[in-house]
Amino acid sequence: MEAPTNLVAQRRFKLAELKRRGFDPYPHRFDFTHSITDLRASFDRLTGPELETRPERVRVCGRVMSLRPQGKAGFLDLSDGEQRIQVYMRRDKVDDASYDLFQLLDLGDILGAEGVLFRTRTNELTVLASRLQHLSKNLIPLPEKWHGLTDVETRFRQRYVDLIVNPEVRAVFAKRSRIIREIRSFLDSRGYLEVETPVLQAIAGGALARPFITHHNALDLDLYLRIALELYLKRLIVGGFPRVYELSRIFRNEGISTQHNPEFTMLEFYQAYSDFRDLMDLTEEMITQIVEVVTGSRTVTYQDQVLDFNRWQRYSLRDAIVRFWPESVPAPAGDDLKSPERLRALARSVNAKFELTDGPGKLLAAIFEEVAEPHLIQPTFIYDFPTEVSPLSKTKPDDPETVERFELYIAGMEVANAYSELNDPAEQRARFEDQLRQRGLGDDTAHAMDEDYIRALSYGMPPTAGEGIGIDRLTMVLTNSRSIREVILFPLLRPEADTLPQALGEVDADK
RNA sequence: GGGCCGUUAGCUCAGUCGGCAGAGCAUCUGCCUUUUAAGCAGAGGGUCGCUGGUUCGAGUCCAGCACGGCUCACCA
Repeated sequence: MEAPTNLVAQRRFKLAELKRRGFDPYPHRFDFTHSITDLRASFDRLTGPELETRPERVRVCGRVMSLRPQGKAGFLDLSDGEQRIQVYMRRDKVDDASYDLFQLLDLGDILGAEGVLFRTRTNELTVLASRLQHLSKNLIPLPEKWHGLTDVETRFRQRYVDLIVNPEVRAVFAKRSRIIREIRSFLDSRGYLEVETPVLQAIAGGALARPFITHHNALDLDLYLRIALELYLKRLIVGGFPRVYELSRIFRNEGISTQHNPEFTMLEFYQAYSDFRDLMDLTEEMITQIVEVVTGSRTVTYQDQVLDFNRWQRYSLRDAIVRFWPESVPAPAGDDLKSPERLRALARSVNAKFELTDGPGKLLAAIFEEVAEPHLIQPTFIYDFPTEVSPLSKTKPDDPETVERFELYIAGMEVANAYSELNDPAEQRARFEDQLRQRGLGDDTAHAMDEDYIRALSYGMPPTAGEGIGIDRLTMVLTNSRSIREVILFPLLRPEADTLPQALGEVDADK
């Protein structure tokens, strides 16, 4: 049979040839002595003469990333995803089966190699193979070795390929895992209990956002995917756990952008007998520690900025508006940030978007987002938010229009949101009712009434502070990623066109 | 959802004024026992995203559609 020209068909041909010669194309295991990363850690420092004096016999396995045949010998590179090791095969050092296998190898195959370590003339640490074992077949050719895979759509749809050929992508997700591990360790060491609460909820509460709707068949019940972790975690504070956290996925039925994916990962933690000031200090400590552990420094380059986590800033929302007010527009005077008429005029003057039904709180928030948010590059806490946009927060003792709440901004992105939790059930009911009025005015992100939550508060919830941290955005900052899709393994994309089954059929068709 | 941009070989990309579909890597054949973007000689490989239109002739011009990127809107 002639070798076919189509690349996939060529590889299927080689797979059949492997079978024909008695190789198991998909064996069950390989008994390795070192991962490639471990191997390098152990032997990178040994010289050629040292390796000759004390011969080291190893079995390693990984994906063939480079093949350099050279007559009756040849080199190949095996990768474990992180590191590579060179393997040298020569006719007079291996058995016939291993030699045949080498002739049939393709880039991308998974291979096991046994042999002794040595250094080549160019001083490269190398396994001199005595035996090669085929472990799995690559049927779809990998992207090119030099330019790699750059097509963004393919990188996201086939993240597995992205991870095989782009080590820096792998590094991003290793960092993400490290961030999450540090968060858990930080909270665990402070007496927090990690808990899991429902994803499927009859009332999607705890945030101002539109939910996804789903359906339970047996109960014939429409349910929502959660938009926040908040309300169930506070029920647990009522239940007597003084410190709880959940680090998990939430879902918001909103647009997709470089900073938004419909499902994203949120950390929420709640601490009884504390207020939002305690969490400001805690957040500064936690994030500084994560930054240092994950990046090795307290200064981080993000795009063309240097973020300095030695110098955290704190402004009230009103101060931030005044401080970052554009020079070209007349600045607000003393009481301007209080009257709805003046606020509307100011919002118009800076092109902030608002509805005519918006009260002073919403107007203030809209002005803040337009005027100040883009300037909040360095780690900055903004505190004292309008009650109108904070239906679950406790008001300040001397000002019912303002709540004890802060948001953390880094690189112009909102990364965290925290407040002293409102625990007065009567006031909570009134706030929900106000939200229902806003919903009636057309705001479909306004909060729904949650009677069970009010009932829980009625049993008595200790004074509590709670916070949410957007893990994806924090990861963006620490991996210098411009798009949230770069830090989510499988970001949401429209389904692939119907060309996929054909491509697969080509691969699957057995012979 | 709006605006702008993109889609050509497995991958990365050229393709002039509308006139035979190109390169590098990868693949295949031959040679090559310390190479490493190995080398030398030769060869094969295309639904130019899809559907229409204009034209003697369309990868190229026009329209619609699909998918993606950036951006605006929405949000965290």
